[in-house]
Amino acid sequence: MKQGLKSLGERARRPLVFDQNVKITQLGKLGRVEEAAKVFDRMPQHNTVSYNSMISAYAKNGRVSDARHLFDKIPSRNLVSWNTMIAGYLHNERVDKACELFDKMPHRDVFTWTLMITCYTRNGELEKARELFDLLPDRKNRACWNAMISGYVKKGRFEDARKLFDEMGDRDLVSWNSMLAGYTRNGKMCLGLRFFEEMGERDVVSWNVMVDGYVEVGDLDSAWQFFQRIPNPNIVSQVTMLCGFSRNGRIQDARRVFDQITNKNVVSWNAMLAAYVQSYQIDEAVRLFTQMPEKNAVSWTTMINGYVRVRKLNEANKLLDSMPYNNVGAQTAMISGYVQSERMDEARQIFNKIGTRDVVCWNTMIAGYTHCRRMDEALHLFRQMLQKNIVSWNTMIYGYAQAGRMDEARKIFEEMGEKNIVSWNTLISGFTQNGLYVDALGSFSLMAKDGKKPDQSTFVSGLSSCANLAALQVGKQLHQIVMKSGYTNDLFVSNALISVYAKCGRMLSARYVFNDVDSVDVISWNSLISGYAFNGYGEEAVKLLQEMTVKAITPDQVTFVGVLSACSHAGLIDQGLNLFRSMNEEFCIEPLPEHYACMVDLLGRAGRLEEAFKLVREMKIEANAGIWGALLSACRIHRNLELGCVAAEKLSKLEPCKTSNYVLLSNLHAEAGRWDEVESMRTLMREGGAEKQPGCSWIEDKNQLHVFLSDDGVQPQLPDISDTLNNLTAQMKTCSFMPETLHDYV
DNA sequence: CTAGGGTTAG
Repeated sequence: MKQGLKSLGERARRPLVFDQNVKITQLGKLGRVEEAAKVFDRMPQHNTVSYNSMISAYAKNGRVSDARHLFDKIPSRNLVSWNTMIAGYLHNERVDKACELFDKMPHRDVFTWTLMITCYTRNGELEKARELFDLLPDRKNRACWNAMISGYVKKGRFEDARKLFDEMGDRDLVSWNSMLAGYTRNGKMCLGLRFFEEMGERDVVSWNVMVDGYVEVGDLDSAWQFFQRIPNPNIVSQVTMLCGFSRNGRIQDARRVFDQITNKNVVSWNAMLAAYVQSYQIDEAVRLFTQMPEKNAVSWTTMINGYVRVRKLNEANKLLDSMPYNNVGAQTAMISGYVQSERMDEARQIFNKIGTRDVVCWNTMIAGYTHCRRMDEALHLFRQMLQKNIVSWNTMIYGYAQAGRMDEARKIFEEMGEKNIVSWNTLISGFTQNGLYVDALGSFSLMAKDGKKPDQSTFVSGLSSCANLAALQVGKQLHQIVMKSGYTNDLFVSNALISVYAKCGRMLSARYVFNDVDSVDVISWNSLISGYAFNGYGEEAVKLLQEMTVKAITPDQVTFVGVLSACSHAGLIDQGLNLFRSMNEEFCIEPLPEHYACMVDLLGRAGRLEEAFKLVREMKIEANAGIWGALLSACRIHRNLELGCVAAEKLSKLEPCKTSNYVLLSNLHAEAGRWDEVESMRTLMREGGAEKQPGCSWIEDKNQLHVFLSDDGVQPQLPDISDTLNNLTAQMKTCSFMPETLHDYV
């Protein structure tokens, strides 16, 4: 009798437990985790499925530590419990924890394998994932294949994904959609469209992938057309389209899509909020933020970021203080706001308060210090980081490069493991910006050996190094690679190419590149003009200035430096004076010291020294070394000792260490026969701490760059070179080409 | 009850 009652009760209770387990699962999927927990707590009795359902509900809603806590309490765990917990870690970006559990599991099944393939690919360990995939027995199902294909797609290994897709026997819609995403993620929209049309069956995900692909490549018209053709668009379709409009500044259109969403969720609210934030409409953003029926961590982060963007840091901080929970994203946004305003102490205060910092947070703080040139503090933090990513390393390289500390930049670069294109570009442009052109070109070729293809940034750095070295052969080689890589239409690359040819005196080639650019800008014109100026084609440079004004391109300060120096080199005195006047009167450009230096040079070469001096005296700005230097060398040419002394006096204060100034003045004294002054110049030089900067030259031969420093003695062919030089000097003497007086201080 | 495809921020 007792026995019968018990079994009757059990039979009555079973469906109740079953129903409530289902309820927990449903609530979890709807994001109503609190209610799920209430149901779970009120249940008179739990079975393993109840535990598993609740673990899943926690994990799906970001509460991974609650999930783990429950997992540890299960009286009898089954395989599903383990799998659920691993999936929980995977979806909460804790791949390390997932792997830890995987290693401890007593048994594994096909669910476990599939989860682990995803774990490994997320971690970038594609080979490990593939190894596991290949080891799997015949029980391997479509989900395993799809996980592997999608892993390849997400890490940009399109070819591998396609190979697996072709090998796969019975593909389903998920396989097709994964592969379709492979096309659209790589911007291959034409091939993607063809693939889409080949699909026998499509669902709303297929359509959404297409819309997102068009949004990514900025083709909003196609995105919109596809969006409208979707048979049953869902909220993801709408949010994708909304973001497309928002990223292209079409806020009205974004709002229209948003208003059409009938079942708005927190993601769609966040997307609209981000749209206002990105277009700096902070008032609209605030209004939406207060209207939102539900907010999550993303909402708060977006709103704080909105205040940061419009530089309302106090408002941002107030909002951060009122945030009801910890959120590294929002705290990082705040740090980034302080960093942009160089308020490092306040940034550091926020940083110190954060309990668990993620990589982005550390990187933001380090970037702040590098931005403020506080490299030692940046390095200190960098060394404390336990989990660095490639951005952390690149930030350090960038910081040292900006601070002109290229030795340290190089050290960090060599210390890091896998480098990406940003790492290489940061190093190479660092070398270029710090005048280490040979190192820049050296790294350029090392990059190819590392298997990385140069992009616009690499080419610009490489080419501008060539321009500065006047390395024509290397420049031409880079030009070849530019054409092969398809960057001929890039404005920045083209401008750098123009500048290479211009600096190397190949004005025809420069012109050829210039003519090939679809729409040139003022920099293209400037490079061409200063090329003509530099190579002595004064009239050509002036003609170009007229041409560009006809084409309604407004010349800038750099244009006039080019044109005025062209006039000066070509002796176009009157034209130069007229242009100098028109620069201010017609084009409203205030003359810079560089322009005055050109004018002093122009008048000085023509022997109109008094006029030049008058111009300097009457300038509104302070004269710099370039201006006095131009005057001094003009005085040297025209032997005006008095004025020369005035210029030299100024220069000795502005550039006490520059030898060439002393040499000029000394030569001037020597020519006037004042040898006592020449002797006292030597003393002055030594006292002033002037040191002769070693002469430097270079030549290209057989694609090799040979650099010569005076007195370096390293050149193996030095005896030969000396012989040839002596020979040339002798020839010059017979042609009576020798300067009258030479004073050698070296 | 657990695995594979599409959306929001830093």
